[in-house]
Amino acid sequence: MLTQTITAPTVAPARISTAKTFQAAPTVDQFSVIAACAGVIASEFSYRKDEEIYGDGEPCEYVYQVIRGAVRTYKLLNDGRRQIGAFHLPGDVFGLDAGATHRLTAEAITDTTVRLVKRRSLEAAAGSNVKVAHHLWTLTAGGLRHAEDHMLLLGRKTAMEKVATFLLEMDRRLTKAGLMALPMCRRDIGDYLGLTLETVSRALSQLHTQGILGFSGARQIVLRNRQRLHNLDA
Amino acid sequence: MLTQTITAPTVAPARISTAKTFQAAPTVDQFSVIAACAGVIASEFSYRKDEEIYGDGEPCEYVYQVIRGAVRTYKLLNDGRRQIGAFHLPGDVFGLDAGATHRLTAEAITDTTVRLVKRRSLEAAAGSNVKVAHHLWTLTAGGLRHAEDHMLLLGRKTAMEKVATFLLEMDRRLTKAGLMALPMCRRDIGDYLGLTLETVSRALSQLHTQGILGFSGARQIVLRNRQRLHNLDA
DNA sequence: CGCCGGATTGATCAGTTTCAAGGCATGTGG
DNA sequence: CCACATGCCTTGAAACTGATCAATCCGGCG
Repeated sequence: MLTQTITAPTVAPARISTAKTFQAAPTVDQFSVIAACAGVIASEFSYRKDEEIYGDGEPCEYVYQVIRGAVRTYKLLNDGRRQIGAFHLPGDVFGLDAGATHRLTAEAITDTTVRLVKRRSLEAAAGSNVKVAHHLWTLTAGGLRHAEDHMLLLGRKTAMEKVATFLLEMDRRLTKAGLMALPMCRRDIGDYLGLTLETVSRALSQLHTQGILGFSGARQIVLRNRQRLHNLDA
Repeated sequence: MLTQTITAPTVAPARISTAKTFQAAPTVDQFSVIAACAGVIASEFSYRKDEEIYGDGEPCEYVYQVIRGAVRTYKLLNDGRRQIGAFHLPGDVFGLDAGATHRLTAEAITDTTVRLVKRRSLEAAAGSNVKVAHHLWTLTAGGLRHAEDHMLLLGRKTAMEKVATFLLEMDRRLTKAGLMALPMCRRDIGDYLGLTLETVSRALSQLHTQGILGFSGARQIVLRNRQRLHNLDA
């Protein structure tokens, strides 16, 4: 697995962010703070499309932050059914498990570059620096919050509501210049929402027909009416 | 809400547990450690069946541990559809959110007694005591692990697989003397598994017919063949 | 003993999946 | 530069799982 180009390891910037809001705040700053507090070396690393970053059950060696690209983390059932727990986009931290081993598999969705720090370094820093410990907790709590919202979606929302929620989430997280460039395929979206790829496609087509969104290629979406989309979201 | 009988506040026992395994370990010990480290006053408090303990959006004033009874934590959609995120049984800690406000509602399933400590006291303790901070993180991480498993269940398992998983989880957590005494009704189970109460009932009836479980009253279940149940779980 | 909420069971319905075919981009090699 | 191969996406039709609607049934409790 560790066969990628290692770009020049860089020392994390020394700035300390002045206590930001912890409400679903961008994790970028938190990660920087952690790296700074820990005085830890952060390296960069690249993965090709569909390459595994770590596997379910493997020991937690590193904590990662997406620099460029996108990552999916998922669980599998014996027969191959897959549930994607989260998509990680530039700025997001992933791979931070409190236990000794990962409980999901992480794969690059597209060619992806990550920053990474040794988990043991963070642990050590957290053991002596309360601020670092608090950041680790906050990051994990952010993941829990997302999971709680997603359980509601998976257990109780209809297909159209799921897709509407997904679009609003992606709109919030990666719309640049009015255009949402989805890095993932329809199957990934389906496995994130607990749907088949066909159902996702049908819902998107319906939203297109209704003028709520526009396409420029299957993965380039423009939201034309966020209000109506929000109404479709339960 | 704070109108219950307050039984004699007790100072938490001063023993420090000798580092146990952190792998899904019973949270009982962790909570004791926190209370001890924090030097915090732990009070007891009781709630009647179906009484709200805290509501979605309320500030996080306390952290709770179930002493007796059972608690459900859930989210609602506008139209009343409900997703129960977790059942909290004796020993379990709940209500620990990293943010300032709760993101789920907690209700007593049956008459329930909890131990509680002020969240601010824990925060303060965590700010000066790394061990406490680590325990808070571990507790939150345990909740995240459960949520990740549950997302897989909600998104990708069939009705029968969901019910089998549920039974095995409850068997692990509350079977005493070979008998599983479920505190919750069929609707609660359905709202936990993303099913209707009828579907839950049908699955249980089918397992009964197949001799995999026995009833003594709708909520007293004996598992007669855990292996076959495990096979039904994906 | 009878009431009442919860549980079971049955019949039908609807939403989503499955199976299948075809279209549309992208990129590669002739 | 075009033809074709490939992967991804869309669309259609049929099948199926679980939901909904509707009676009972049962058991605990007043």
